[in-house]
Amino acid sequence: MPELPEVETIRRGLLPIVGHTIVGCDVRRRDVVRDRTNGSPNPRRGSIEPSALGVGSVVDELVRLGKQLGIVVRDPCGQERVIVVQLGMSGQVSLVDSARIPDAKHVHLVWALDDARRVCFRDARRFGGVTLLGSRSDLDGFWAPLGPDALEITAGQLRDGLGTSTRAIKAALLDQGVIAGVGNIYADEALHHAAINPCERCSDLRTDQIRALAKAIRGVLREAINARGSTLRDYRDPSNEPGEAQLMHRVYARAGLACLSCGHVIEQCRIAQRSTCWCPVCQPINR
DNA sequence: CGACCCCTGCGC
DNA sequence: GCGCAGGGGTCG
Repeated sequence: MPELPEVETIRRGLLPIVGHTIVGCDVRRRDVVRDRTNGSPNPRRGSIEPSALGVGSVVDELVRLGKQLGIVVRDPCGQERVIVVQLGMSGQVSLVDSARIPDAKHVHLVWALDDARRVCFRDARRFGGVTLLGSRSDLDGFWAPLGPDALEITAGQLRDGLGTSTRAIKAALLDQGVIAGVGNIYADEALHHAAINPCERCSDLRTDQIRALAKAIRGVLREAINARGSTLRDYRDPSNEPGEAQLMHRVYARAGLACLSCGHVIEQCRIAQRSTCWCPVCQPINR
């Protein structure tokens, strides 16, 4: 579900918890947690240390790279830990006050704050989860495989990430190692804005097209954040409010409809196992 | 690289 | 019932 704009909207919606102490964590489904606080490469078996979940710590900072959210916490000894949240397709994070009982289905984790509010992690499909890191510096290593954050990607970074690959540009945009934060919706939208065919080989893109694409990615994501993310079905911000960025989609999920720019019928195909929509007139293959 | 799998829910 | 869905890891 969530791509960069949705995760950034969640990050902003959670900012009110900064400075508050986590007093408890109810782990309702253990298998959504990957505990790496013991330094071993593989998730540890057995019970999860409450401290690894942030219990007894103050929330210091909320950071984001691409589609991942990092909740940085600090315990009374000054030890920093990070709870990395990945939402997968159906993940949600909500901030509820004490009166609300988080009894919805598929709520897997519930953190209790010192002021009785709760932070809930919900994920029906369980493609998402949280990873517990033992120190702030571990976050750099954990995020090392990710490419530059899509919100601020430069044309040079995008060119370097695409390299001389012959795969379709759409597939490359979905590769978080090339650029972090673009998913199926905003890949299609950015390609349409940049007038690039999603099947175009990366190696066939001209420099001016890569420049246009980097700009389109930044612009599409910025506007989507301003609209507080796209709600197709599940997505809600931490206050349970839907976003409105779906109203701005120009090609995504519009196969068979008229292009909003030129009126031609929007086509659909599959690239990298994901449905892909584009306008054959606005987005011609290079010749 | 692409193919396949993970999982639940929803619309047809 | 079946196919599809905003993600991503692993395999060959």
